[in-house]
Amino acid sequence: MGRQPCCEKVGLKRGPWTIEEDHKLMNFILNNGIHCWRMVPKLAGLLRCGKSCRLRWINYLRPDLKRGGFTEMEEDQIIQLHSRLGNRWSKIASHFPGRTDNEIKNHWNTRIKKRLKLLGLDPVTHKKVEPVEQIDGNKANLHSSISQKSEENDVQEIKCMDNSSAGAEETKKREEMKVMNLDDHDDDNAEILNNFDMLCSKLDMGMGSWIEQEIINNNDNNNSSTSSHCSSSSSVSMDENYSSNFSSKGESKNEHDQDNSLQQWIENMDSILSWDGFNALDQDLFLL
DNA sequence: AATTCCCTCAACCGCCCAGAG
DNA sequence: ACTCTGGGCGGTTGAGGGAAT
Repeated sequence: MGRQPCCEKVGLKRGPWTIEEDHKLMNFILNNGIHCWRMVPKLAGLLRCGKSCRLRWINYLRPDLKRGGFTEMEEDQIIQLHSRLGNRWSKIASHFPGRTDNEIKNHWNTRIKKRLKLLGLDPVTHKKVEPVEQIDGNKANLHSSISQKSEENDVQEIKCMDNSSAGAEETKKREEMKVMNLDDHDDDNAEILNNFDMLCSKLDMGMGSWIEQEIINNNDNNNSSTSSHCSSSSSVSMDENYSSNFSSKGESKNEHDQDNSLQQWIENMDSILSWDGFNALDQDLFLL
């Protein structure tokens, strides 16, 4: 007997999310937090499966998401982590705050895999692929040119990331990455703020108007105590961190205050959401 | 300009695991 | 010990868009 579906799928909407649906989900989560995904669509007035809502939030709507393409350094780090962790995308993603496992998985499948293959490396084992039987001249030439290129250029760089060759050089490189990550911290936050602003614009909310709406909603909800069913420690709410700053300031709030408060909220989000297993133990393992 | 091909990535599916009863 | 349930994860799919023909 198979497992029962996670929810009643009859009558539920599937496929791409509309702006209106995004709006509803975002409003609901920011107002009430996340307690039970199964209940989210019902309470938010969405004809979606709870899983679908979770995925949409985690992969697209979360304000602390870092958008944009992967840098070469990030790619290298992904390769390095993949060589140690395999296809454990959530573990890999935990080393990239603001990136989702889905995003990394997609990037791996569409870009990095090809890059490794071009370099003559097996994406699974991260080891150099043995020359295949030569079928014709063209293929042989192609293969030799790829091999030559890989030996001359990037193979050394990737090889040193391989588990077996972990040594002083790798440690040094990791230390460098660590330092660079720290240096980039402010830029990352600025980027997240910028991305969130873009998301709000896309949802036709606008940071200012959205914030004002949140204040109105929160004022409305404070009395009815919507968080009563979402009182777990893992719930995410703007009540304390965000809107409180504005509600006391009334109409005199300015953009700077908004940025500061939003940034504070984003920082809190990191700890509240715990970044899907981004724990100290794992971090220590990575830095070893 | 029309068509085909290819790539990207959002979204879904099904399985696994942990916790509650 | 067992079942049920929700959350999480990894694999896969397919729509949409850009590039090539």
